[in-house]
Amino acid sequence: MTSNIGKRMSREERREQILESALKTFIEKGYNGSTTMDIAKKADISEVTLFRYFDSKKQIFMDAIEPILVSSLKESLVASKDLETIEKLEYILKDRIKFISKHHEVIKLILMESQINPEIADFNFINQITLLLQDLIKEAGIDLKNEGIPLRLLMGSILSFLYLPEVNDEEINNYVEKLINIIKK
Amino acid sequence: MTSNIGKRMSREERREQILESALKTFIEKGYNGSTTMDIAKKADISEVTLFRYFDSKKQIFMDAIEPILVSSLKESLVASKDLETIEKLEYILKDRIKFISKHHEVIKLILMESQINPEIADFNFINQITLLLQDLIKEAGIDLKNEGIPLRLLMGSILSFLYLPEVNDEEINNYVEKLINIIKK
DNA sequence: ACTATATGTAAGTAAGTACTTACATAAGGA
DNA sequence: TCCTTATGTAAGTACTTACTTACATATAGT
Repeated sequence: MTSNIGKRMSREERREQILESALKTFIEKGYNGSTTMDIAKKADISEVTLFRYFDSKKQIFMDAIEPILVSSLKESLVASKDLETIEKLEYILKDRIKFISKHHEVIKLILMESQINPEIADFNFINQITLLLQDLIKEAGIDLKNEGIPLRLLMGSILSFLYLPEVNDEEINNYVEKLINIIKK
Repeated sequence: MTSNIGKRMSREERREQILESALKTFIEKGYNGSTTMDIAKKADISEVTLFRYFDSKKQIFMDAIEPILVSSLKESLVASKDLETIEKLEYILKDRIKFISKHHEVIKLILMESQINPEIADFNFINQITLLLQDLIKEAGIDLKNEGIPLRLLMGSILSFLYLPEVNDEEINNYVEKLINIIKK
């Protein structure tokens, strides 16, 4: 071996480190553009070691995106139960947009692969967000007969934070407050 | 030859037909996920014929997306010169969103490949749209110090028509009119 | 009828790629 | 000290894929 110093890790640590490296690689090159060798190099291990931790490239991909995929669709229930409905919408929106803004690279990866990878398409990512937003709109008592304009404004806002993500929490709070004011009417 | 009947085309026709088939393939599978064989099969020709028309897969891709790429960034100058600035914004927005909604698949493909393909990233697609919108906002005299909220509303709206594209022209007109009313203040 | 053009089939090349097998070695805990 | 565990190198397998070469054939226009 050449320089194996400081490379040894516990199985758990290594697994997590591989998934991190894999995610970075997939974000840079997409699923089909990433090779298992790319991922191994980024994790600074050999390709053989990589396959000692995962059965296939597909499995690596799934395990890598899973935490974000799950978290991004999970409503932030914490502390939102006590709020009035319109305030709940505001709270959840702020919380979710902060999350999306923070993880915009991974979420764009998921959106990307949704178009071309049947297994990812099955998650119906956009569809699930749409349903979630429709629920919130209904719950907040905002006119749904308004030809879907509130829904489109909300979805558009979320997407804008994916593609124009350079913002801090203050700016997000500010934007959402003004957006809620617009939608309330 | 087995069944060559009705397959012969003029060079121009065949070229266009290959580009159409290629675009469909790329939309379905992405650039890296599409093989030249896939494209040839969709065009109902042999792979050899395909390479008689194009030098490389990359060239096919570029030639296939080019018309949409160019058109989507071109302001619709027609008849927009005589309009007042706020009406110009409304007119252009309606026109561009109709275009985007109509070609949402190709534009999503471009956005997708922008993330992973350096040559496509060079087009700075999102950046160019941002600049275009900023110009229009400025020209329309809409408060730019408003922390970029109008810009984000416009960009978000455009993106929403990429991901929630099932609309007709009436709905787009209606949405844009209400959006302009919101932004005007 | 002749000729340019469009297309096909067959076959191959060179490179890449997911994943495997076999064997060696060093580190860490018991 | 022993043994489990993490990791490496070397080599290979089976498959895919962009792109080429060579040769044959049918069609359309002149």
